[in-house]
Amino acid sequence: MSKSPIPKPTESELEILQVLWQQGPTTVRAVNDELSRKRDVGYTTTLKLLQLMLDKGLVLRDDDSRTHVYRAAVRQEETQSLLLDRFVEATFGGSAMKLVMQALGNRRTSKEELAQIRSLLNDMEDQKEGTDKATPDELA
Amino acid sequence: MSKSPIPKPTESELEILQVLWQQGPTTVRAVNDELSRKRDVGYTTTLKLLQLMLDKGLVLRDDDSRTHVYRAAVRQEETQSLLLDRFVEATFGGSAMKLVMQALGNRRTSKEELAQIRSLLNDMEDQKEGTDKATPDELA
DNA sequence: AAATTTATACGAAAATATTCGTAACCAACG
DNA sequence: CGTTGGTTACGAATATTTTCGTATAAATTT
Repeated sequence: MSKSPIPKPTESELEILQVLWQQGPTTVRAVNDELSRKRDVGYTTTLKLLQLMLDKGLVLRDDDSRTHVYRAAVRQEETQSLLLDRFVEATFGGSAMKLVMQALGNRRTSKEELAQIRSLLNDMEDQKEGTDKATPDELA
Repeated sequence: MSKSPIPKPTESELEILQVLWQQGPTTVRAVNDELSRKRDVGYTTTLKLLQLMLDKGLVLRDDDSRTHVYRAAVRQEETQSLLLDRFVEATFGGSAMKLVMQALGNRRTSKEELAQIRSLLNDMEDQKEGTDKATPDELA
């Protein structure tokens, strides 16, 4: 299998990926409408961005009909992981721990969420115990 | 008192801040030496960057002696928090939970670290149940 | 069928971020 | 002194990212 030489998406590209991940295959118009809900952005700007992303391999395009339909070519979790790695490195000197502590400490987190994290911790410790079973739970 | 209109540091600026946070007040030469350990970077590049950062208010400078000494003007945790917020927003659509789950799930985390997080979780739950004026714990 | 609306393509301006060359300065040394 | 070496200042070239204007074409409306 070919390893991705797909580049890190820029800030704006990521914004678009979010839309595509959330809405699935989408027209330029729809993407632009969605982006416009947050900030002011021209239609051709969004179009150009999508075209650039197509070149980079970040999105795919169905151009059967006149109005093209774009969809993400990279998976959400994979991309988030990649960006997370870079971010942890750049901002927290590589320490995911510090990031987690601060992410948890600095904001209101609901009891349910805390419980969920606790559950994840349990799973992880179980795995460490070497009692090789421990079905990996699907979370969130 | 003036609240900070201090801008978000760029990638390169953050790299420099890391050095300053770690080493305290530092000369351009020393910063550059440190940066050079990781990648190839010219002396005047580092100098220019520090000068720009001075303009932006990201660093302070002691220019009593001929060789100036720079130090961070923004606190590490504060800056990390700011960047974390933006990152969570941009990459995880605002869900810190998802970020934490992925940060924990995607890498090997030692038992000690897990315990530390668990401890943090306990503290947070205590705070949720406890009287409204819980003493803010110093962590990490 | 002409006018209007809605698309894409694409060059290029505008805005940011990064890098470096060069001049000028000062201090230490011979 | 004058030379060498280390320093700051700063303009400007590069590189990257973002934005938009304009041309063109297809569909829709009148």
